[in-house]
Amino acid sequence: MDTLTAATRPKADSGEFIYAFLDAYDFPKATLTQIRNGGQRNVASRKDEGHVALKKWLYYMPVRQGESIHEALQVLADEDEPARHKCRFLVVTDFREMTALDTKTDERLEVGFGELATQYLFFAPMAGLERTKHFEEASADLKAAAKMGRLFDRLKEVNEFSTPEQLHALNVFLTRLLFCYFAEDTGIFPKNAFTKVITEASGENGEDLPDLLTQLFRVMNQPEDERPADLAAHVAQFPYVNGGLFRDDLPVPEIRGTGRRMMIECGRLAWEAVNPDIFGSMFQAVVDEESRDSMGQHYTSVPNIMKVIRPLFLDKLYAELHKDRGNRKKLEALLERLSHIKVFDPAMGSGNFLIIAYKELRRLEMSVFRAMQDVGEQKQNELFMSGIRLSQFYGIEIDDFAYEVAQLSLWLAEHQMNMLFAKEFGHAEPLLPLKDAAQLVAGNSLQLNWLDVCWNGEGQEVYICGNPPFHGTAGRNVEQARDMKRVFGKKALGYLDYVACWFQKGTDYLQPGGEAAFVSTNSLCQGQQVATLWPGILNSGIEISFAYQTFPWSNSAQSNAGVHVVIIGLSTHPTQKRLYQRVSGEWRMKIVKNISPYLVEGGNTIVSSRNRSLVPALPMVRGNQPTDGGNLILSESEKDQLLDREQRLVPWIKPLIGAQEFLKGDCRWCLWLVGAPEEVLNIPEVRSRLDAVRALRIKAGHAAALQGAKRPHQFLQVAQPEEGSYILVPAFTSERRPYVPLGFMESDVISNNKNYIIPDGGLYEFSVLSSIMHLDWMRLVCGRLESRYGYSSRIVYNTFPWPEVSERDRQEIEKLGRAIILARAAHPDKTMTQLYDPDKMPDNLLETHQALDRAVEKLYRDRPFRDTAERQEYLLARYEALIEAEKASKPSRTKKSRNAVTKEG
DNA sequence: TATCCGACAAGTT
DNA sequence: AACTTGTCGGATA
Repeated sequence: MDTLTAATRPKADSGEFIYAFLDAYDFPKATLTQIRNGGQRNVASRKDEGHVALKKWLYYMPVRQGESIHEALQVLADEDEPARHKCRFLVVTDFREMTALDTKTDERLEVGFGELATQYLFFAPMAGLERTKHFEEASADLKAAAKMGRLFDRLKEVNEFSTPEQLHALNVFLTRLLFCYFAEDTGIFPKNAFTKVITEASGENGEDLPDLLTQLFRVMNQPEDERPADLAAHVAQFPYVNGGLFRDDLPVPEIRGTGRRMMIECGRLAWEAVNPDIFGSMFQAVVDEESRDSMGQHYTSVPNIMKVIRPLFLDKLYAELHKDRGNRKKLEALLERLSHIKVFDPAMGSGNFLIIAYKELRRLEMSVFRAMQDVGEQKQNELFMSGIRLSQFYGIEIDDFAYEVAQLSLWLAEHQMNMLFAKEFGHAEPLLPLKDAAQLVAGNSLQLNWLDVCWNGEGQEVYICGNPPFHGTAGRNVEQARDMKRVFGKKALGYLDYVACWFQKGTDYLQPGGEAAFVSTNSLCQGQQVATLWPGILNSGIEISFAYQTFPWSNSAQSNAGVHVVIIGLSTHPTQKRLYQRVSGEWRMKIVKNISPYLVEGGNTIVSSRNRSLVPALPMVRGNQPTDGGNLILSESEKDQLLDREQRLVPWIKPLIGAQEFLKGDCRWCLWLVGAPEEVLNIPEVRSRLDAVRALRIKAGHAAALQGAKRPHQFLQVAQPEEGSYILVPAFTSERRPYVPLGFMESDVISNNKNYIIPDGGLYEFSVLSSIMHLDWMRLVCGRLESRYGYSSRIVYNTFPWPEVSERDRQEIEKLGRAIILARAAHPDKTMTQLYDPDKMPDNLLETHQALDRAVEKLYRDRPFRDTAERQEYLLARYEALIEAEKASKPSRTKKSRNAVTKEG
């Protein structure tokens, strides 16, 4: 580390820096010498420009002063070379500042060149020390949250908390405790003063502790000069806190001996190591009964928050800083701008987004101060003071406790940043007395007028961000459903997720200007929901300014919520549209002309579900839905036993095929009693099963089930063809397969509702639907389960723009379809899963599919398609043309034009 | 009546 | 414990 300090001294030779740097991380001397002599250890192609690339570890790129290190890093991150050499760290410096990216954790370092030694740990993995900071912090957070949780439980045992007032008092009490613990460990209070007072000034049975705490809290709400002169020293040592935290004289709960011991234990935790960024979420989860099992499942991790706020405002502010460098006036203007930016999270939870946004803006501001120092012209004794105030941060939260924690965490974040500021600029504003607070509101975000919370209008620079809650149609409660109705007015909501409300309210809010970005479930940009949500947004002049395509949700909670998410930025006037796509595990940003509501590059065409096929085609229906609680369904052995006892059942038991059975070759059977005589229905084993079905359907209670309870011998919904064969399409299939396997079934094989079926479908349909043209159409428009394909008749099949086909071509296509059946048949021992395994698909089958693909593509046009994007673009254009033609032929039914087929540009 | 969906759910490795 | 991959039946139009 000493070498690092030396190498970054102002007068050090910049050419030598990289060697000192590598030396500091214990790279062998031999390696250093080798690089110095231009040896092969340095795999950079631009050695002559001073680049150094070490396989697996580092790509180092010096730039001339005046060039933006941030832009250079962005460019470098997008290049292939570092990835090719698997370089974990990308480092760019102009020898004034350094910026670096840890490609593994997606963390960024920005540091003045001279202060690099203080950030030694960022590169610690290069010295063989995996940077466990985050893990440790998380575990400190968890430990603290768990301990506080136990204290919370104990308090509930000895107190009555039932009214909202009592609960609020408890929430405030816990928040105050948290503040005191942090304060005594981070220099806001005298070291350990709070825990010490509890230990020394209260009895072991804890009976006098509530009185003591009441007294302490009162004092913390009293300016020093207003306090009584005779105040005991152990009380008087606590400073005036203000800021509203101790304003209200709320009752302190009974604590007793056990509670007291727990409080002292909590005080012994290393609170300085607890990171307010996510601690609040952890703790909130502990306290919230309903979510305790899923503790912290839904808090947004710091990397994911960065994915939201960097494209939203941070990147462009850094770009502005770069542009203004060297110009004191402009830098001053930038500072002024920073002090007026508003950040608003209308679903803030315990405030993660606001905390990170606050910290990042403070870091940026420090970079501006550094740039001002570089300009010189510093006025005599000029003191830099942060102009960023917590009151620029706005939030809404429905949960009272989370709201209290958010307020607290922001104060703590301010304290942290003041400390950081002091380290570099030599002075810090004291945290106490707390001056301005963030402008947070406890309430229902969907019922509040956001303009009342955070004014938006001419001359304002407002950024909305957050991760609002997701609830599908089944997952929301009555009040949430009512809120949705209110937010969207009379519009039919279909399958719209609850989270869509934030997009809608954001759209209204942004009319005067500003930008918003939310984390959302990916389903908003798939299937049904696209046509329900997006026309309204796009028609009110809002565009998608940036987007992260689907990725699995994750944070460091012990069990993660099962959902895949997207991040969507909205703006009235996006200057540049950025699409973030994951290519082999890494995020790549592409600047595009337009981002479609499906979050791919392209126009704003929206495909709406249809009841009938767009072009004349055989109808597709869904397989039979049992709603039987399993009572009409038999395993192989159940079937055998039943048939042993009852020969009369032979004609009434049929093979049942779901997606699982089709794909994996499993075998199930069902009682298919359509048209069965009374005598069969009265067989005792049958009767008892039918009684169970009836009971279940009555219990379900909805109209369809009650109807079905009158005929329990039938599946609730019957769609089975009576004769012939049908094409089977599994409803949910893995997205990893190169093709979605379809199959032919005879009409006496009963399909359940996990498949879609085309009665009387032939080889031509089979072939086209198996082809890449249809597969890519499906990929574009289908709904999904996380990322699995969710096939559906109305969205995928009925909207599919089939090709025009001559009789001769049709026969050719059928021949190729038959070849696929034969290619499969050549592997009679393999299931569909095995045949279509992405890694093990047999060559003959793959080749046959590819031949079919080419033939089907040719039905559309002679020139082959380059890739999925080109096929989708082509099909969308054809879809639009067909829709237009349909409208033209049926002018009276133009009601369907709410499809809002808006063309871009 | 006919679906499309799931801050998932149940299985395997 | 991580990874793979589609159940089941309700809510909705």
